[in-house]
Amino acid sequence: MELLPRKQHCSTEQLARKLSQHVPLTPNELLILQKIASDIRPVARRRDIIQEGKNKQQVFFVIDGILIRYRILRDGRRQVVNIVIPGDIAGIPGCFFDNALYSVKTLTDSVVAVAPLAQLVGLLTTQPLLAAKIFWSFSCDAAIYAEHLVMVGRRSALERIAHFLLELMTRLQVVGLADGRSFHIPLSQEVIGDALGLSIAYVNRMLRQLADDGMVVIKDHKVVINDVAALSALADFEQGYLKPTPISQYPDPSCAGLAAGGPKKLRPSVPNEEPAPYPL
Amino acid sequence: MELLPRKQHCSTEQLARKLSQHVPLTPNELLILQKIASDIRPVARRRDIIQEGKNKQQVFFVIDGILIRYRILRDGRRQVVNIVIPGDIAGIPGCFFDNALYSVKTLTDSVVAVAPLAQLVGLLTTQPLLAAKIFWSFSCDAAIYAEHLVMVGRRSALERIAHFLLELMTRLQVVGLADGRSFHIPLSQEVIGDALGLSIAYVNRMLRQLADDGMVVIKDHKVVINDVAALSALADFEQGYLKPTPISQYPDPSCAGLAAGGPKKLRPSVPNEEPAPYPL
DNA sequence: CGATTCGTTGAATGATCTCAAAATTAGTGG
DNA sequence: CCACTAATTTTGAGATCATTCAACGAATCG
Repeated sequence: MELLPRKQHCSTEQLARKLSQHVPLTPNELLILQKIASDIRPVARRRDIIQEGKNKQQVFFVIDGILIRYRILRDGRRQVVNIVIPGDIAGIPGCFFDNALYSVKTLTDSVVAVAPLAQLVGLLTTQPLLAAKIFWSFSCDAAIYAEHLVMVGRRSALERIAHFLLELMTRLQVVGLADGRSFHIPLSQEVIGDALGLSIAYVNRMLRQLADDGMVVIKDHKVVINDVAALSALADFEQGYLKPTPISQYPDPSCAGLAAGGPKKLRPSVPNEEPAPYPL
Repeated sequence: MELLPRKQHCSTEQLARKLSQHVPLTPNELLILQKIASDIRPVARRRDIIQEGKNKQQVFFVIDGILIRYRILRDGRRQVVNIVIPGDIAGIPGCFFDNALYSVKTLTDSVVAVAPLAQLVGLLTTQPLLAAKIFWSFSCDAAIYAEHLVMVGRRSALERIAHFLLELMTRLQVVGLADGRSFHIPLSQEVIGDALGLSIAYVNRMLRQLADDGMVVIKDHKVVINDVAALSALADFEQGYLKPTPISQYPDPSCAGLAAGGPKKLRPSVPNEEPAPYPL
């Protein structure tokens, strides 16, 4: 298959890298992915590739660049729902709905591959296993959102910012776009504020505090975390939620055992004590 | 298959109802689901069925009762990540990780079906299409979390509470547990506060305000929304994100068309104007 | 009935926002 | 490469939303 130019091969490199975290991909699956993601296009920065309320039934494989997924609320305020980086698929899960729930905009000049959603859905019948692997990966994204919820709901502004930067760095590391303590993306204070539900002014003050404490410096579109340990402690950050267990580690029970076995009796119910786990 | 007692049949009724929203299930798939969810057990209220940091490799099909998924932070505060209702599967996506990310606790006496995670994962190979459908459903949950993020990040306390109640009602309606304006579950102000990142005292004040305005009354474990329209306007609530497009509506391109087609040329790049969508 | 849990309220405090304006930097066109 | 414009960062002061703490009444559980 060396007919595919190198450019092709690179297009799904980071996606494959991410998916393989969860589930090894077969060479054939890799090939199919590459074919689906073969309609490659550059996008200038500051462009919406998906607009809320419209439904183009397309998904975008992000090959290069940084994007944000966001919504503008009635009062004009913006909530950034997440930062989209290479290897991510944009348009999910918005494309599941009649209208896109969020807009997606490039922050930098980017390169994406466009595919009709139907092609991805088609995998359900033609390549159900691959489809399941992709959806498995999407499911894991829910964990990230849940973590954002905790971050925004129950943490101080300083902690939120710390956590935000650490998570972003960890995600970038997975796709090889960050080293152990820094990464290079243009992260304006406005974007940070819109992601964390904070005002620009306050983000600025907190960022300054982090800088004064020697923990983080943002300069020239580059974020350098000088003291990862201290920042992690401050943010109560543990990256476990970004690193799911590979599927392959599960013993495969091959539903055979399921066929037999009628209805089982209820176990005796559990007394109503306070802080005791359910004995299973 | 009338060998299965009625109790059996009911066990997956609400799950099937929810899954069928997205994708019709075949009778055979329904049967497999029922078999997986056949280990039915009652759980008294206020019990943890999943504890953060442990990994029992199990999933729980919620048949009856109300539960919460939550985490306790270092400082002792609690973040409720979501309300778990019949038809939901608890343990996802926590089970994807080495350790559960969240605990799940019953709010009321409940009934759940326990299944080894491996059995669900086994579907990937034995019933990949069913597995994909289930994971598709999980993916949609990400939309709900994203919406929570918007809710917590960019809304006033009053709006958050309004939105929270409306979403919960809508989700309950899907599984037939709420009528057009009310539902019956024991929702303490503490739970609401922990879900929305608000203090109990403030939840109380805002709830009182909603009551004084004649919009919502919570009494005797029953939530009655007197003016759904007004509350929806207040919360800027549109339930689209809870109602995904069924998969069946997509034209199935049957990846056949994919086989052909070499690399495509890059389209001309787009000039860097400000607020213009990407022309696709 | 006794013990928790849950709801209600007030006053003081604090975190974060808004508004406004200046200083700085980056981007654009000639 | 310069000049200009737009975008971003920085800073201050006052306003506000929401919290904390503390206390009490009401409801619920066993």
